[in-house]
Amino acid sequence: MSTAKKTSINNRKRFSDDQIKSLETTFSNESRPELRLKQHLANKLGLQPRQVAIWFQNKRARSKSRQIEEQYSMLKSDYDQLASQMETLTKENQTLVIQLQRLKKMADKGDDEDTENKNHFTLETSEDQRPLLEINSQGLCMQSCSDQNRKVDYLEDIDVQYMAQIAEGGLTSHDNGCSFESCTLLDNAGNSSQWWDF
DNA sequence: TTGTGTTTTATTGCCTCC
DNA sequence: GGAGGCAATAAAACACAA
Repeated sequence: MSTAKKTSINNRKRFSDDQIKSLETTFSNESRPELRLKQHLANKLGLQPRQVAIWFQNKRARSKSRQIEEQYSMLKSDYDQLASQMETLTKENQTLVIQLQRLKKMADKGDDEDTENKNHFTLETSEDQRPLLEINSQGLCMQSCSDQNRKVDYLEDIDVQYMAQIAEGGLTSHDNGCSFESCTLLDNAGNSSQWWDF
């Protein structure tokens, strides 16, 4: 170790509260002060200009790393929230798929039977058991959701992944003039429900 | 008291700008 | 090429549990 370094280390002292306060105040206005301001601060606080310059350098580094930590924390929080939503939606989606398959089977079975009671099925969410789809003697009904966006999400999931399967089966009837392609699936104009005839 | 982790002050080496 | 900034690092100062 050099003599200069030894001397420097032996003389090292933490800055006083007043010195820190003054430096912090200046930093809040100007994180990169000019040489003249640094010299002025050094004279005022009884420090070497070099010490003031180093203090600002270290302060900038600390400030930057704290900012990065905050950004990380915010991003992590957003990610956790989205992951949680994703998990919930995935579970709901799985439930809907199962129920849709069940409905399809029941609809296939019920083709020969035209009593109303036997042709009345509902598709519910897993969380609150609120009917989302309903099938009765009049056809397929989309119940209104309190949250229109969720309604759209559900229906898009069903549409993309499963309606094709259903169309291959017996649920869609082109004979009576209505298919999932030709009917308006979503009614954003505000109707509380919409019916398809089978 | 002491071991350990954190914070603060300072150095070093590299890079950019004028 | 010198001045100043930044990243990485060293080491003193400090906090605190055991």
